[in-house]
Amino acid sequence: MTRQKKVILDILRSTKSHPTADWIYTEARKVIPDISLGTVYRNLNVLREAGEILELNYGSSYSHYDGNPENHYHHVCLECDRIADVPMPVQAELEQKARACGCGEIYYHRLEFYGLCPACQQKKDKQTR
Amino acid sequence: MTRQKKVILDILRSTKSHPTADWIYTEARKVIPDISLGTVYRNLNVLREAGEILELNYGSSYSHYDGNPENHYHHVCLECDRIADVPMPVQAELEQKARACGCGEIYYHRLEFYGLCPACQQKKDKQTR
DNA sequence: CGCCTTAACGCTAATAATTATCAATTTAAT
DNA sequence: ATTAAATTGATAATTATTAGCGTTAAGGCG
Repeated sequence: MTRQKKVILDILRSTKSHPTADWIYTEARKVIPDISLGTVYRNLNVLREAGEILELNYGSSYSHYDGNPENHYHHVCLECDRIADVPMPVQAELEQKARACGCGEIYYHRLEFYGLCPACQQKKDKQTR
Repeated sequence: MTRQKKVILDILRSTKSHPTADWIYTEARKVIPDISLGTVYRNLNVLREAGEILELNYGSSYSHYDGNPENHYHHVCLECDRIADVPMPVQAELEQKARACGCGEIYYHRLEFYGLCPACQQKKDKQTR
């Protein structure tokens, strides 16, 4: 566990946002000014493979990372691309239903809701009023 | 509706696989030998915006496309990246539950199951036996 | 049917996120 | 403290996708 890796993991663990590699890079440089972007990517991949973090890619062209490796659901804003946690319990019965379809083995599932985040929803309300 | 666009849509509608832009390009060239890859991408974007097809990006670095624009669920093989439809009904109550969490407006949701496709599952069985 | 406007095409170059390379440095085990 | 192995920073390479642009084809109207 190098200093760089620890800083990257700390940054991810201490935010509820779901940042991109570039945002993490910016934050990491505040602690280790000469850390390189390659190191950020390298450690994000190592951490993902170790199951310490999640990589999310919902539509947008770059990956987002999540410091919470427990399965949970997300809401993606179609307007501003914000990703937010959806605090509802994991629905284990979904996997049972899917297994009944005989599509092979299932280790885990992911569920995303697409729409407008509260901020963009309000913005749109004002426009159409 | 140009010939190119129609061919691309036909290719997508006539396969149950969830091909990449490059695979579609290869198929399209069998019909229009001098079609360009840019045209494939351009039309895939147009068709997606028109709601005629779905763009899927689950983990892998390139997008997959789905000729069936109706919401449905997928199974992604972690071994061979194969994407298969999961023929289970859309669970509308998921959106109700998510709305109750107050994360903003929800237009639709997506659900993916990750594991092993039947082929890779069998391959692994043989190895460990 | 042929003109004509507009949208779409093929081609090539550009973008941009991510990965690979590699000498130099750090880690941590002995 | 020594040392082998792993990781770093810096840079170049890769690769999926998009943008620019002169040319071509669609399809509506006379």
